[in-house]
Amino acid sequence: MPLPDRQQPKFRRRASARPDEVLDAALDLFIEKGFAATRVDDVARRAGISKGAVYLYFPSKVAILEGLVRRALVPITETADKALEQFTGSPRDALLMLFGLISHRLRDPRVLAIPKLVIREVGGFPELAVMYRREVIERGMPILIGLVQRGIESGAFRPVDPEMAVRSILGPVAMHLLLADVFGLMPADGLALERLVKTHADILFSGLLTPPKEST
Amino acid sequence: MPLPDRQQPKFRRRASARPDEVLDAALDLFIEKGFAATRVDDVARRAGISKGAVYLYFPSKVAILEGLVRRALVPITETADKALEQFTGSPRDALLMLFGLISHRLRDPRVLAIPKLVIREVGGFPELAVMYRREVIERGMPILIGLVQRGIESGAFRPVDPEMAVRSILGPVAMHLLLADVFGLMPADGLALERLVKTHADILFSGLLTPPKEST
Amino acid sequence: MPLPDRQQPKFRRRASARPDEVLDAALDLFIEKGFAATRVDDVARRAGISKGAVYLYFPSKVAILEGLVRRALVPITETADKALEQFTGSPRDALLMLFGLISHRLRDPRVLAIPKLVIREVGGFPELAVMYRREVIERGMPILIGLVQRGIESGAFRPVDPEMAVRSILGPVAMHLLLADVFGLMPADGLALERLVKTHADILFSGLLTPPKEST
Amino acid sequence: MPLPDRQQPKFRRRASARPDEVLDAALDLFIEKGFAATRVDDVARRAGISKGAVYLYFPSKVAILEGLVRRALVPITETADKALEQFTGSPRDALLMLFGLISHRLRDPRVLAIPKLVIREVGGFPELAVMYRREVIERGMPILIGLVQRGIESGAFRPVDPEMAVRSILGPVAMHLLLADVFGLMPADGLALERLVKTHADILFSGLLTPPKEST
DNA sequence: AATGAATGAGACTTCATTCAT
DNA sequence: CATGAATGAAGTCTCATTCAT
Repeated sequence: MPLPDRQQPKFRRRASARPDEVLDAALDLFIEKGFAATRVDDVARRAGISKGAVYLYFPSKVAILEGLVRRALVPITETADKALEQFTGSPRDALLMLFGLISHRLRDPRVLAIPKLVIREVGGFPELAVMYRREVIERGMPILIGLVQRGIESGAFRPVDPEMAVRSILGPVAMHLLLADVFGLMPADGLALERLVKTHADILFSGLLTPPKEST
Repeated sequence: MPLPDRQQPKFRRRASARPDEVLDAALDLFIEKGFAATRVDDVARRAGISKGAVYLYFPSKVAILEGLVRRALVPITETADKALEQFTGSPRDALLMLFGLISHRLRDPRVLAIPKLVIREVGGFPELAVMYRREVIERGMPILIGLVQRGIESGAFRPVDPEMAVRSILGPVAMHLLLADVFGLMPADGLALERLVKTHADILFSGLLTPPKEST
Repeated sequence: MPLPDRQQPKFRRRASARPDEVLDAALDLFIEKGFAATRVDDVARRAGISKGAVYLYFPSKVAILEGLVRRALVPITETADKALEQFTGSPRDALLMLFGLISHRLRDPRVLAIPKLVIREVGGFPELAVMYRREVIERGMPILIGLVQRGIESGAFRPVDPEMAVRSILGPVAMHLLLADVFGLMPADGLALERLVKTHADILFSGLLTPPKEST
Repeated sequence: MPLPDRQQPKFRRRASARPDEVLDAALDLFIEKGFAATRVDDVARRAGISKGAVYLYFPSKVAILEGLVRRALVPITETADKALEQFTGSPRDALLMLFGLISHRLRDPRVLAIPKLVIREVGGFPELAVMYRREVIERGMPILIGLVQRGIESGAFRPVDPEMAVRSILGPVAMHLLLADVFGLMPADGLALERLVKTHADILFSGLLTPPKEST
């Protein structure tokens, strides 16, 4: 009688990290196939639990999506707050540091995934947009706008429309990621974020035009 | 020869216009609620026909989505080709003209809707990305890259990475639309595309930094 | 090639009596197994249609239950209204006619089924009780109470509490049906409604007690 | 002799009382929401124990229902047996006493609840009907039938069908409770059981009709 | 003895698609 | 051509029951 049948216990026991495991699984799948096309059962299976167990932690499918965004929001908010204090050098250096920060953060696919998910699903769940806007955008934009403004006041930056300038500052990064991710349009050398940042900072600071020949 | 049955097409917009009416209806709904959340019956109803009739023109629901993108691609391609020839002035003016063109085109919500739809649904239907990329991106990017390159060669532009520079050129516009549309984050004065373009062109050409005091 | 495969057309065509067929099927099953234990699929199958088709006629499972009660209410209401006019004879005869009417109606199992269903499911769907009460009870009780009252005023009936007397009048019939139907407690000779009515009318009119010896 | 461990059973109503507490909780909930709509977890929670513990005392959900009915049956049986001996006065007084007994017992909602529950759930669990019929009805009915029969034989009651007469005796009470409980149709003065019993006894004994003028 | 996390069958409901008319 | 009744597969969510702890 050789230990009848006990190899794989039918019931795994708590991990207490379960909700996070569910979110991890859901994130993968939502990104891969979209929210609507992902079945709760898929999420469960990838999390290694049963369909029913998912509902132990999240009352509905949307709740998973919300949980996902909410979880991603915390570190962003914290980062933003810390970044605020650190924006102490010259405006130029502050922007450079910001690019470094963003590049670094967005290199983690699970971080990048959240805004992509929000952009994609926001049509169906407007509260997602509200949440994201309140926590991320309305927290980050003033910081940047203020930075530009102080740059202008201090004479470091030329007088531009600060609100719109922020689009010029961040837009290229956003577009780069969009092109790479949505359309698979990558430069030959991979994501090439450094190249982007370098080129963009160059253009941003010095302009695209060759400066008019001076003196002589 | 009185062309028996076709005098007043006003009252009977028959056959040939139907597929387009279906696409129009679908576009509205896909934008509003997303592809998955839109029922074929909704599309039919908005197009003023029966559910069954939709299947007379499109073999499946995805076929509608594809048809939608395909239809939007033709004029873009044509526009791009024409634009190519017209990019004859100085590189600077060419870019300005491009911004004017883009601003004008994207002001039509039904034009803007297509890329938004593609971005949103591309995860579920990769062939959409391929189609869009082939028809739009890989046709437009070389034009822009070439433009930058020629600008550099002619000495009008400073020597930058042309491939990345294109992100700096278009990205801010993309980000502006994204913020406005996805997150409802509009400037107080509406879409303010002119303001954006003006500011962005200014930064793009002259840089953000105050030029160093020259000579004296 | 002998008529490839066409024996049983997959799609039956409308009968326009469909909703009623669904209600018939549902009534059987709800009575037999209760509302909760009956699957929509069972109803569909018994009605000879697909599960999905049920939802063509009723937006939800409860809607079927409501439809069932509503359908049963119409004839009852009409009957009650007609009966009202016909209560013209002596109060005694009016009651006898009433018993005849009730006996006759309740002999139809599909009529009897509705109050049984209401009694059973009312806990879960209070609106059912409201509906039934408003349409049946509050329409029928005043008629009976009025009848008793007029009987008393005319001197035909002894002075009793009319409201409670109605319980004495109808209660035995209700109990009889309850015993027979719920507990299978039938007299040896079947439902024996006539015997019940006869005995009950006798007791009701003349009392149970032997009248005290008069005269002498 | 300090009875070591049982001085204050107030604080530890252990083990032996548990099944009863489960039944109490279940009774409340089954009445309130029906058997099917009550979750085992609800029962457990109301009983103050865990869901798993319920299964320590009852092997399944139906077993709780059965246990409920079974528990209610014992005192009824005992009462009936005792009542049998006490039915010694005149048949008239015996009936009056019976009404008193019933009125008193049914005033306890937890007693009234059982037959209501049986009536409601009997369709789904026929064994319930069998149980109830065997323990309650087939034990009580003969007593009543016998009572009527002896009344007739002794000349106190007029010669009526005893089996049906029992419906006339008990039916009004049943109907009264049904109306009040299922349809919320109460007299203005509450349950008014006394008024019912008084009126009913009056009609039952003396009949509804005014006795024909005697003598002359 | 007791817990409660976990399972998994199954319920209701939706909707793309088909096809008799 | 056109309709819309009908299908049936699939998806979300519930809950009785089990069992490791």
